[in-house]
Parts: sequence; C-alpha cells; structure tokens
Amino acid sequence: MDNSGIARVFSDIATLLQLKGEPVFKTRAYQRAADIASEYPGELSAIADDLDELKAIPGIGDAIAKKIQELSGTDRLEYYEDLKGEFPAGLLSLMEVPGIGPKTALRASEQLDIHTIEGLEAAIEAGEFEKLPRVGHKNAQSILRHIRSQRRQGDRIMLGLALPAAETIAARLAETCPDASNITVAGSCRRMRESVGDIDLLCTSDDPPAVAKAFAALDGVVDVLGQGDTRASVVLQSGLQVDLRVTEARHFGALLLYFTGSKQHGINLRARARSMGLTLNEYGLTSDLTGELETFDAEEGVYERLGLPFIPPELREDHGEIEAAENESLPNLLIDSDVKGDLHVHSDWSDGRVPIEEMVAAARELGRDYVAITDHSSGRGVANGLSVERLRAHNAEIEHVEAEVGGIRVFKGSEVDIRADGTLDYTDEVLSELDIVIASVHSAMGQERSVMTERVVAAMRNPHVTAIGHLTTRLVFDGARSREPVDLDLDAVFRAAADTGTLLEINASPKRLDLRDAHVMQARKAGVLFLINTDAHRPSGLSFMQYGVGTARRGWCEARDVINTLDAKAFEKFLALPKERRAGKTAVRT
DNA sequence: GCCGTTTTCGGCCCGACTGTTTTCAGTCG
Repeated sequence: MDNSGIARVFSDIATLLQLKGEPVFKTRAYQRAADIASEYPGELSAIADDLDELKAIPGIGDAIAKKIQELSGTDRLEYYEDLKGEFPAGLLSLMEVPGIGPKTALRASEQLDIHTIEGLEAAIEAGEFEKLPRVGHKNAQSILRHIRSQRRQGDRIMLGLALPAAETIAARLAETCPDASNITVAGSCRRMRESVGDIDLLCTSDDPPAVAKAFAALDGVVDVLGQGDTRASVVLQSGLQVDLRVTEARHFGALLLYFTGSKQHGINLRARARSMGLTLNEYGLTSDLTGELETFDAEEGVYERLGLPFIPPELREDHGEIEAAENESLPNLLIDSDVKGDLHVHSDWSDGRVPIEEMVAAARELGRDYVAITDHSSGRGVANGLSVERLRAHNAEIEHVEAEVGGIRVFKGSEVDIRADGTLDYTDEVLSELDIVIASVHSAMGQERSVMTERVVAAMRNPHVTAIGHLTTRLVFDGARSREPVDLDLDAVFRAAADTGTLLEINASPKRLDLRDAHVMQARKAGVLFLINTDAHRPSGLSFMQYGVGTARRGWCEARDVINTLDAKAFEKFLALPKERRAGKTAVRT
C-alpha cells in the first residue's frame, strides 16, 4: 500500500476512535501518523521491513509502526477492519461533509438509516434530517449548500488558481474597506502548498466587526457561510471558500502565526510555549504566572519570545524546523529574485502559442538574464515535435532572436523525449549542437518500476543531457483531472542524478510542480542539484517561477542548490564543465 | 498512542461561531 493509502487508513482510525469516545490523545496520535504518512518522502512500504527505521520517524511508535508493516505486507489491517465493523457502513463518508461531525453522522446513520452523501441530500430535502437533535433547519440547509459546493469544486484547489484568486479578493477588500490594513494571505497558500482546501485571509482594523461585515458583502461573494465579530467565511463564484480573520494591529503577529499553520507547527510552538510557562493563542502569549497578555505586531516577535529565529512559512510543516531553528541550522532559503534564468520554454515551433521572439522578449521583461528555448523533439509523445532539419532551423532562429531582442542570453535547447527503451529522439551528434537538453518522459508511462527507472537512468548517462524534465510526470488536481506519478525507484534515480551530474528540474508549472516538495527534500539530501523552470507555453506562463521557487523552499533549498540562480556568465561556465564535474556542491561555485 | 538533559509514568494546544438551547453541544480551524 502506498503512503496516501496508509494515511487514509490512519485518518479513518482516528475518526472511528473519536466516535468510540477513546481519549483524544490516542485519536490525535493516529491523525498525526496520517499526516506523517502523506508527507513522507519516499514510500513507507520500502522501509517497512525495518521496525527501528519506522520508529525513528518522530510520531511513529511501536504500535503504529507495526500497523504500517501489516499494511505494507498485506494491504489490509486487522485492527482497522474490526474497528470499521463496529459502526454502520458509510459513516466516514458522511463526515467528509463540512458541518457533519461524529455525533451527527452517527445519529443520521442510526436514526435515519443514512449511509451515503446522496441519501443525506435526499433526507435534507425531505425535511427529515433537520429533526435530528441539535440540527434544525438552518444547519440542515447549510450542510446542503456544502454538499453542492463540494460537488462543484472537489476537495482541494491547486495553488496556481488559489493564489491569484486570493490576491484578487484581497485587493477588492483593500479597495472597499480603507479601514482594513495589513491584508495578508495566510494558511497553506502562504506556505506554498501545491494545493489548498480554502483561502485564509487576515487583516487588522480598529473596527473588526465592520470589516467582517464589509467582507461578507464584497463583489463576487455568492454565499456567506458564517460571520462574526472577528471573522467571516464566504464562498466565491468559483466555488472557492475564503475565510477572513480581523484583529487589532497589536495582535497581528500572533494571528498571522496562528493562521499560517501548519496545524502541527502551531501545536509544537504551543507546546514549547507551555514548557516556558506561557500560553500561546492567536492574541499573543499569556504568562501562566501573572496572567498578563504579551502582544506582537509581527511574527518575528513571537518566535523571538520563544527563543527562536524567524521560521519561513514554507518550512512550517513539522519537518524538524523547530529543532533546526534551535540549533541555528535553518537553511538560508532561496528567494524569487535569486533565479536568473529559465531553461525550459516552448514556442509555436512546437506546442507553444507564440513565436520565439515573443517568449524571449517576455522573459527579458521579467528581468531574466537568460532563457533557453526548448521546443519538443520529434518523438511520438508530443505534437509538432521538431525534425532534425527543423531543429537546426530552430537553432538559427534562436541566434537571430538573441541578436534581435538583445539584453538577454538565449540558449539553444530542446525538450527531448526519453523513449520507452531509454534512448533519446536525437542522436548524440545532433544533441551536441545544443546548449541545453531537457530530457523528459511523455509516453509509455505505465512501465513497471525497474523498467522505468532504468529508462530514466539511461537518459542521465547521456553526456549531452543537462537535466531531466518533470521527472515523475504527475499532474496536480486542477479541478478537472490529475495524473499519478510514474513508478520510479526514486532513491536510485537521485543517486544516478548526483553521480552523473544530471540536474533535476523543479517544473514550476502549477499543474505539475514536479519534482514535488518532498522529492526535492529527498533529492537534495542525495546531493542532487536543480533547475527551476517554468515550462511556459505562452508569455504568461513565464511568471509561474514563483511556484517553483515555493516548492524548492519547501524542500529546504538554498540558492546554491539551484543552478539557474547563477548569473549568465557563471551558468555558461557551469555548462562548459564535463558532466561528471557538475556533480556535487563543490563543483558549482568555483 | 507517543514521548522523555526535569519524567519509562503522566503528561499531551486553543478559541470562535452557530443554532439550539435555557446553559451549551457540536463543529471547525
């Protein structure tokens, strides 16, 4: 069973134990185990043979480690099956509807014989559901709205849609409500997670209730899910849910910290506060001794009071960031402006939308020092790939455009297909005429692990291949579709990348983000160096870079881990090195 | 169920909103 399956089982166990009335700390332990499983880089099943290695993961103890072993071996867990047997069927699916918790789900199931979302919907429409204790008409109608909006939107929305939407609604609030200051996007958007469940917006005001009220009345709001003195929760036309919290300026630091999350990072910080005789909440730190509340207008102050340096939002995932902060060993994360070039860009020569010249001009406009035009090769996988003749004409056109546009170095490149057998679409002789070769898988994605691994590693051994593009080919759920990653032995691939001096791309396109954050972390530890590329097919796509940088930051990358933070001159020097000398961190900045 | 330079036992994070109630349970983040 894969990590997401294991996470699902533990999450269900947590819910069922809660229903049974088990101590909250037990249910919390399982929920934490679920979070750990879903975030774990690499497959847990791969280390399941070694109980000690499992137990070395913080939050995994003896009992849960053994359950991971059982799940890895048999795809089944006796304990889980028994637990499920104690409850009516369909109970867990009911609880996926916002507004339905354990109590209500159990009553609906036992008293009304409801076991599916559709059954629930019918019972609400028939007026039966609202007769349950502590439900009532308004609750029932609110739940019905949630069912319908969830059906519209799916579970999560990709960051590339959420962040622009968040910025738009923030701007609208600023316009309508001059009284609102410090309007800030928080939550998983601020942590740059690849997809988010909803948008958290924070601001400060001398009159919070007025701002909450104005927010609920904003243009584009189609439904108000709740509204109080310090917060409001609305649904936009797109189906996206936005939660606003308002506070006085003196509480802003604690509020931002609190609602940036992650949940587990917050829990760890509050536990740390407790051990110092303090209570941390969204208003500040309260002394247990004097009962006095200390407030902070910025996050830095809260961290400082807890004896820690500022921890960037992308690191707040309970991946050892608090320990690193204590030891003053936090990474010096790369920032957007560190990125100097974009080495994976398409034009209308293959499947891009505009001529090379327009892409290059747009890249220069964004302040890039260099760019590579990497249209597709002639392989089967992709439409309108370049034959050898067209590739040579493409090379000539790139030289022409470089001279014509000026002020930006333009590299001759190709995104060349890695064929099913591991060979490439162009011969070595043709590849040697290029500055940049991004080798990618676009076909035969169903190959079994050993074949796919050898296929990618074979491409890495080619001396002309600069980097592997979007390694796993997975697609983030974009509201319509997603795609599972190909089956790869990532340990072997990362080792081979480091050994051969092949760079791995962090594809910044929000629907790809491939490598994903956990893989970046794993690859970086294996000594891999990266490129962050947009894979832009039109000028607007060139600004996806921020999502790639966010992903790299979530993988604890510094500028030195990412080769396209070099300026054009240093980057060319890097390219001039034979591949084997591009490996390892020492080769880079010399 | 997990965890430990204060502990192998006894701790383990905090508050707001809603609707249904007559003082608060349920849910959420």
